[in-house]
Amino acid sequence: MGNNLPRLLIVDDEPAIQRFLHTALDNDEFSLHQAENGHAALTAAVASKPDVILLDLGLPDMDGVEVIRRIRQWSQVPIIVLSVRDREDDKVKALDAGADDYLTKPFGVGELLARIRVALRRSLQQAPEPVYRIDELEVDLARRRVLMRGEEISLTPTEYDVLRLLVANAGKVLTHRQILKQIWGSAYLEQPHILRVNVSNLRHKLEKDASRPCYIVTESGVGYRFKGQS
Amino acid sequence: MGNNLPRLLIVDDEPAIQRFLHTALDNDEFSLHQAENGHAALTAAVASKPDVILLDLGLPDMDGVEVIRRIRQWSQVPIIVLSVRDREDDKVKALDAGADDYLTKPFGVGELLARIRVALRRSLQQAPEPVYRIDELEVDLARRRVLMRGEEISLTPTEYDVLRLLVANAGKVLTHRQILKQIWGSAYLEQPHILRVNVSNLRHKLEKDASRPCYIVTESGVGYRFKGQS
DNA sequence: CCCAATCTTGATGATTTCTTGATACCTTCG
DNA sequence: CGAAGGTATCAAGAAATCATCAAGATTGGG
Repeated sequence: MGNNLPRLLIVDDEPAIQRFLHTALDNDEFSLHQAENGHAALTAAVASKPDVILLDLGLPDMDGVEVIRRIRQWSQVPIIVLSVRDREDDKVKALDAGADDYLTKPFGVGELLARIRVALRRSLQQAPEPVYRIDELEVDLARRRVLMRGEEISLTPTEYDVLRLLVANAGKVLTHRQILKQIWGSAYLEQPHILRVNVSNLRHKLEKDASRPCYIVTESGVGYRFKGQS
Repeated sequence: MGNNLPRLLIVDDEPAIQRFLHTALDNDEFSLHQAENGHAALTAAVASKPDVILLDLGLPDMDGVEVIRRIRQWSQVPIIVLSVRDREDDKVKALDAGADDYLTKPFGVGELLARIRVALRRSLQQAPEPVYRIDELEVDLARRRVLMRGEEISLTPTEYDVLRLLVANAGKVLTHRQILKQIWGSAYLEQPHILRVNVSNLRHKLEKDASRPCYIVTESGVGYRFKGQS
């Protein structure tokens, strides 16, 4: 049966918490999924397309904040952090990394449910696909895949990062400095050469005629722009 | 002038809290507004068009939850509740009424700021971009694009700068010296030639008949003026 | 440790943009 | 009419920016 209950992904490695959350939430209101560590969480965030993620920061294999950051590279899904850490610094880091809410254990089930409803309220009213389709190009942020006329194109990590940034801001001009800061860090602000090489490589991989780019157009003296239709 | 700091509306009747929040938030990051009771809050929510509302539930004239409900009838502006009430029931009611977050006093300033950033992140990412529309000309600052009768016009960096300056002051006359100083720096104050060349180029790109300019008109002996719908 | 993929840097030629000078224009006023 | 002051346009050299190839450096996996 195609049930369309809101999908919750619970990321926690402690069986006790898992049981607690399952008891609290498993009442035919939600469809529950779970992951026990960071890598499983990243996989599940793609595979089970949750509407909300409940994330414990204390994972065995990687930092919870890093999990948030990785998910935010391709998805806007609401993330509610559940943590025993009550230090303000932890909260600030998680929220700034992209979390939507932060609950300190122990918390009441009623409050948790209410905050999940808040998150759902928002995620349901704006459901953006993490796949950009522009003309014959398809960029699937969740799967890190790029298709051109149906053909998969293999990009190096840096090339992919540059393309992702450009595509996510399709239509806008991104200055050299913006791109350099985002991808190479502030140390490279004055070094546009390395960006040019990567753009050139990207063009050779995905433009029909690299000398007449249709997608990644250069704005001389300013930066680059991914040209959507229009 | 048009400052574009995020606008915060603080709704609280206790002078002590007001002072605390002003101290915490008034550091040129936000533009602060305030209301001392529920009715003033509803008025201010309309009048000052805040990007985020910080709302104390304990108001003298009406219930805070009711304030939330009324605002939600017409606005999606993020509302962060700040309250001394720590009962779960209060939190659930406020959140279900439409609040986005609920902080129990006392809270850390860092956490408050982080939660404000979360709210702003969301409201800004779905904000429309500033676009100047004057007759058939469209200047999109975010995309750095210029459309004339729907046609995209490609400008060099200097041409774009000149046009942006003129359009931002549409209707007003800008003297040669003002424009030169702004774009080429004080060293070029006595060299209007370079400005004329650029204006000429601009006209050829965006006027129907460059010799009969409709948009960039010459104020002989003074400077140039961008002409809105006459 | 080695290999292969990737990243970074250097060199070179192509392209775009900027600046300047020459020249023609237009309007006003004597 | 003709001169004067401010203005417009064209074109060419100078300067800045950009694209590309390819050679070293680095990295990560086996």
